[in-house]
Amino acid sequence: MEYQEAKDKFISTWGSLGSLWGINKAMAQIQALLFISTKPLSMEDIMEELKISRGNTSMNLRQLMDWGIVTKTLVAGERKEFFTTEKDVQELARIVAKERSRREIKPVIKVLEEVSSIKNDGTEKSKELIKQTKALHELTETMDVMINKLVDQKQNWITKSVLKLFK
Amino acid sequence: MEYQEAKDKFISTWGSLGSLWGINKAMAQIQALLFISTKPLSMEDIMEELKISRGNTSMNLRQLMDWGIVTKTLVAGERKEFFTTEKDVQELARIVAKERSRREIKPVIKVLEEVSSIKNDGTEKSKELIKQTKALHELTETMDVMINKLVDQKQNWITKSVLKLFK
DNA sequence: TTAAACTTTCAATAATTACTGAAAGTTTAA
DNA sequence: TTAAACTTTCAGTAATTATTGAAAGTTTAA
Repeated sequence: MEYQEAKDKFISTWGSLGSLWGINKAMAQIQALLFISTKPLSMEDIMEELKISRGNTSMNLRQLMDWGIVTKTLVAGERKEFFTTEKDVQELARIVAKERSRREIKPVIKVLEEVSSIKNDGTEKSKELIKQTKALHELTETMDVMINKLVDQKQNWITKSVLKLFK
Repeated sequence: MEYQEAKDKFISTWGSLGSLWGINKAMAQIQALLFISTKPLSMEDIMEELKISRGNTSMNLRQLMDWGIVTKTLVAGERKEFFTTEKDVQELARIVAKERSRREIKPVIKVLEEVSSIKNDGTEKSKELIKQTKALHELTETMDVMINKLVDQKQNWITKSVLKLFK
């Protein structure tokens, strides 16, 4: 496999994988492109490489910046803006995990809390609803705590966790 | 909050959360409904409760069965089919984790493997592509192994892991 | 200033994904 | 058998989500 083919394959796979880590296709593709680029890219560069419109590029870059994955960089002597992504995979994974916890998991925990604390009117169905949503609440919260603790370890967290878990 | 409101809230929240665990809205809602039901439900029951068509119900039930989350049950004296879901949250989490590993993570690992082993022609961009996709490959594989090992512990795996990680 | 170089916004449109409902298929009881 | 009771399939349609491109907005160099 030659460079260009490998590059395209990586970008398209990473793009279609966006859903797995909770972002859309264009966002994931832009990130992928920056991830394997040897230098900061301008909006033009990105539009050109991915064959997407200016508007699309602008909006998705902004979202990537909101996530904290991409940053603007100044390139000496250039008027326009350039962009780079976090290059360290572990740091990247930390950011994604934190953001998903904040954006998706936390709100669900809140709903589960509310729902599981309705008053128990003694009916079977109420009891079941309370029991099951409580269990879900506990599980979700445990996982969320776990993710956040892991992720706060910064340096080499994944390797460390694996060692701990399987020693 | 009364029973009906809590129930609706749970079902709709769980439904919109489908994306988080990789399934669509109707699928997630059906699962949620079964999860808090005190008895097996028929297709009619599900259609009625969620206000969705017969076809939709049928297709999504099948998918839930493919995932191994929902099973057909026979109800004595009844002709039609009834459905139940796994009621244990930990078991549910195990099934979902395993399936996502199989359906989504494994294929990505394969692509990353391929892409990261293109021949190094010495150019900077090839070196970068190889380096970055290798790092991603390693990370993804480590996480996948971690998930699968955790999940194979069966009984109380989440609690156990938390203990191990933070003692 | 101002006008060129650039970025953002957003209404219109395209692409994708989900859902319906009726016809075709299957199973079971008589 | 057969016909009633049920389930599945799938072409058509609806709903949702992503994308475009041009106009409006902003910044900077002269």
